[in-house]
Amino acid sequence: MDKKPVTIKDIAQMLGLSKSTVSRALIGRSDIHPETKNKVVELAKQLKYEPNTLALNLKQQKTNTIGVIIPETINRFFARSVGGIQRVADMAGMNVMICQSNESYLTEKNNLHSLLSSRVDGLLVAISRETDRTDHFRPILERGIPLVFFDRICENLGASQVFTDNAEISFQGTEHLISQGCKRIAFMAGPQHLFTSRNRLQGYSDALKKHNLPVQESLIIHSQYRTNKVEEFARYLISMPQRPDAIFAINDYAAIEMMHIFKKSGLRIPHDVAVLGFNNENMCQFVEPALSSIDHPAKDMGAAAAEILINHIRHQDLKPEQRIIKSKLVIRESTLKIPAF
Amino acid sequence: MDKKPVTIKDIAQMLGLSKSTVSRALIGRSDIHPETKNKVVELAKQLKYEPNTLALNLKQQKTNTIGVIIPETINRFFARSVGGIQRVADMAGMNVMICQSNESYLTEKNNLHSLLSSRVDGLLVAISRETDRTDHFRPILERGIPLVFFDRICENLGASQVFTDNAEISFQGTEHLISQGCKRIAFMAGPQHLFTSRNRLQGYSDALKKHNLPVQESLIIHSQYRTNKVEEFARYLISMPQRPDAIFAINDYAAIEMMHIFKKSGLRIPHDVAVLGFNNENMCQFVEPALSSIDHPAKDMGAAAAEILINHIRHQDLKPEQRIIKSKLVIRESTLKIPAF
DNA sequence: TTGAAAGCGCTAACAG
DNA sequence: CTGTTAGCGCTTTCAA
Repeated sequence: MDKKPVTIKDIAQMLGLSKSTVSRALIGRSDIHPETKNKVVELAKQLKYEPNTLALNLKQQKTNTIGVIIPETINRFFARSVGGIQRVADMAGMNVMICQSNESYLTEKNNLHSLLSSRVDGLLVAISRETDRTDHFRPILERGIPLVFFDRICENLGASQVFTDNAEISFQGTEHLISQGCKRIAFMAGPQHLFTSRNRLQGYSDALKKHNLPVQESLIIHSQYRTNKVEEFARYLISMPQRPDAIFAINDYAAIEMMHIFKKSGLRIPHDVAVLGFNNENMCQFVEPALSSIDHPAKDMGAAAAEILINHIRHQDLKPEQRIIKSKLVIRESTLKIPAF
Repeated sequence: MDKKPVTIKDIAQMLGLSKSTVSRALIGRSDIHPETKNKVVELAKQLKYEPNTLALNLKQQKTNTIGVIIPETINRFFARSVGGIQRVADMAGMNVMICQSNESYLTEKNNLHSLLSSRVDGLLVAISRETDRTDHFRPILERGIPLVFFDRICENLGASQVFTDNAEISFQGTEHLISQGCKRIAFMAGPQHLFTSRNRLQGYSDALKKHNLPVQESLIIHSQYRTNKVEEFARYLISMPQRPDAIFAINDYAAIEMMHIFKKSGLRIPHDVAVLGFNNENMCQFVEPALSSIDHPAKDMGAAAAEILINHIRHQDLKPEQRIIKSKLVIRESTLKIPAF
């Protein structure tokens, strides 16, 4: 039991050849006698030889592996991004090593270390909600290890980035709510040190200002992506002396939970409160009323980030790249107070 | 730019010591002069030395890494399992390398190869829905590489396994529907070469038999976990000459989509059709009517599988272990035709 | 307490 | 076309 894996040396000995010849045969070089090559390949197959990637990596000083750090796998947005990443990586023949920071700065830092010491060829990162510093990424850049941020990006670091037009789309979403006659629009914001969250809030308040509506602190919920507190937030909104007539939620799950609580409290949607989600999960179509949302192309973002990264890995001298992916407002019943026509 | 990482050799040269001495200092051995050790450690820190895991792994013939193969990351059940796996792995100081088979046998086989040649210390696998053979796992076992299946297990392979009491819980679920007066219970089945799916179907038909209800092929939908066909399945059920009065869905998302289509067709839930889901996602509470479901402890399964695996990695001579995790029926409105009291 | 040398599995430069 | 040799970064005997 527990047989040692077959090595190139074993094959060489059995065939009375040298290691290098065997290596050449297996690698598929031209400068080798076809017959010798056949013999080697044959035996290798028979012995179920598998090259030791470890040795190969050590030799070539690269691992053919992309390291990925995301906040959480149970977060569907990131799960879908990973899908996109893996598709691109597969096509490029690269492996993917995924770590989750659990939305913690410290864990993120640890992930970084462990990926680094695994000698990944490059890194794809969406920072945690806690991460309000960027110092831990500096050494990566200094060492010239390709690094691409996606969605939860780090500004002013000079790294490549993929993100969506958060400000614009939040502007659009808010304007849509205004167009439906909403005047007191509550907004679930994320941590304001995150570029994404800041931009969303910006888009929201810009839209209000454009339409001469006041931006009220009391309507802005600093949710920090805490999905376990949605009920608390909903109760707060309901209890306000001047109840909001719309809520722009931080994601669809929060939106759906909010809808549920509103409905239980006897509020009609969208008539009393319009609800707008974020991410456009499948589920949006199946709740009642159907949830309007922002189509946030997770898979495309992952794929784009992976493409850029692989490019940087293959061509060390490229300049950092920024790619902006378009989101799209998807209007359904939960925000349609005024019939479409 | 692109500075080469500092190696033990660099430090040795700078300090006029030998590689081995530096190694000893960094490893923290006792047989070294404290002063020398200090100097080394100091310089290492200053130079931001990080050991090359690759070299270490090659030397020690192990990688401290667990390989994981799951069908899909976007599948919440598996996403949650991965959470459990990572928690346990972190505590044990092991890394995790995740691959997804995309529910394809071929990809699964490729994943296996790539993890194997990355020389992972052990494997955690939930097989794809397509996988109806087990031959690709044989070499793993023969080589004595620890392997634990979870949820989507492989029988008759003599590997360790973690799974839930699928037959029992499906029996319970079905019996619950029967207790509510349902007589024509439709059942969404998975691929019958999967142990899990077969057991669920078994539990379903056992319950029917126990209560003298016929097991009808026409009520069994062979959904193969195809979530893109739910609408088609729903239409089929609705169009049946004798419409079913209950549906036991393969997961909550399918259940919720079914509910949606039923409702649109004017059917009342649970009055006309009772709906029972599987997995007990958060979402179940927020749809209308609230969805009854089976609590399927994904995280616990992942954690248990990881525990067993790590045990096997650390103690090579252990016998294969089977662990069964209990599921739980969670009754909500979607199956309650008869008020609780 | 330290150094020299071997070796993990593989590839590549250089001879032959 | 094939073999010899060196070396990737590290640990670990064995000597000194």
